[in-house]
Amino acid sequence: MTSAPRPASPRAARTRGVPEATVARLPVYLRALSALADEGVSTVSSEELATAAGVNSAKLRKDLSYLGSYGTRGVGYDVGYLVYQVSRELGLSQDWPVIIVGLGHLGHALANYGGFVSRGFAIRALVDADPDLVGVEVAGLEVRPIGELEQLVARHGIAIGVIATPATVAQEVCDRLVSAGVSSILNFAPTVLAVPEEVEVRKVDLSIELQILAFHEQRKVGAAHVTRELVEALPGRAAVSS
Amino acid sequence: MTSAPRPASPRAARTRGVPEATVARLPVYLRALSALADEGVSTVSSEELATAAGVNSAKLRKDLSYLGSYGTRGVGYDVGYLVYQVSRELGLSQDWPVIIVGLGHLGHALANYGGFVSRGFAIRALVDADPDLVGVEVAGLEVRPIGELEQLVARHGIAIGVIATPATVAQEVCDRLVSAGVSSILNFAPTVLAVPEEVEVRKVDLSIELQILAFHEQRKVGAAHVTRELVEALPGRAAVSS
DNA sequence: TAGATTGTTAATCGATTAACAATC
DNA sequence: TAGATTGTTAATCGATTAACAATC
Repeated sequence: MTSAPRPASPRAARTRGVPEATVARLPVYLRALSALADEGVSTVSSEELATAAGVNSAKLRKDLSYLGSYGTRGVGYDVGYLVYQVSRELGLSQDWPVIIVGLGHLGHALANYGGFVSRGFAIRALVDADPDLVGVEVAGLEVRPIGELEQLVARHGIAIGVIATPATVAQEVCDRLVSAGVSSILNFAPTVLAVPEEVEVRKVDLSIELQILAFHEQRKVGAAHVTRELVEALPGRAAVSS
Repeated sequence: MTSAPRPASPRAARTRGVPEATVARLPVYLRALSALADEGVSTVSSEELATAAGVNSAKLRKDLSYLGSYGTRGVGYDVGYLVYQVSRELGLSQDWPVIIVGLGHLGHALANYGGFVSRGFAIRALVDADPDLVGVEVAGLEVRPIGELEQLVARHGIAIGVIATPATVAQEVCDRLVSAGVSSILNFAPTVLAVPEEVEVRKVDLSIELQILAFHEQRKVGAAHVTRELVEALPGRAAVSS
């Protein structure tokens, strides 16, 4: 590495990377934009779009500014154009081939989930270790034996794997997916997966989400208690304003 | 309890609040701790537990320090005691009654998901708008008509609602849950829900997770391109170290 | 030109991390 | 006491937000 051809400023910004927090919100913006497009809305202000997406407008504008300057001052954003730009940034211009491993209740639900198929993804293979499930048709696709995992990944050029197996076999499945060439994994099994650092793992953990809710719920329920305890701990104090 | 209502330092810390990022990791620690307990491990260092949970040890210690000082310097943490403390902090000492609205593929999967039931939660009611589903038994519970939502919430003292309906009706379902007294909602429908600020909503959005993966996948695929472009843009340069 | 709204700056806030004193 | 490991400090990093100059 020597002198370095310094790239132009906006390119540099993109190269330096869109912040993770922003990336996580782009799909939300995209959904809101698609809804607006379906309603026939052609122009939207950052204020309106932010409301639809459930964020504040400063955050929205900052997020969009990482992609480029796609708005018009005094006017707003062209809905169709922004749909295109956000889709492109997210890599949804092409269809990503997906494999689902594990066709239990959850895998079954995922295979049938419209949102997967609708935009940017195509489920190309379903595999399961249970012989009773092999051969069954789910969402128009035949469930194949887990032994075919590698060849299915290769044949369909699959880059994204969805793990919907029991936790006990998730790491093994993950290892096989990775060595077959899958480099992005969506994990529904309640386990921490170990992967090489170039592999991206996202985790969806239903019981974790519930436990986070329980924490907040407890706080609400507890609030009355705590207040009462504090009041009782104050000798000669009649009440505390709430 | 006499004069000094001034809470001791750790209590004060707890009152000031556990950071959200920490709360989100506590369930992960709890799972790792439970696994260790099942293996008969009685003591664990922050280094070991951090590895099991997939975080670094400094973060783990900082997180645990918000709950109190439950470790022993030079020794580590007692697994059983820490399970108890983390569970208590998360509000899992009691069982939270849960209602699931929408018994399609996903709702069905959720009702049967072991992780929900296992610790701290009890699914008490299932409702659906589809007359064909009403009366069907799912996970040992009879699906009731959506019209009974309010009375089921009241009867079972339900505080946590899971929305697994189509996006089109999610807001309406949410409104009904909230006015029935539910104050924590786990939303699987791909919509932004509007709720009063005292209501906590968590969102699980399968297609958003996939889209985030697509973004990173695109970067990897694109990386070769970008590198090549840069190299070609450098006259007289042979190669760039990767 | 006047009004509207973006894109960006800079201040603030919260989360992460390395390092190490405290202490078992 | 010596070795080990926690709990905490402080530095750093990244994300959020209000405010406003740029500009349509």
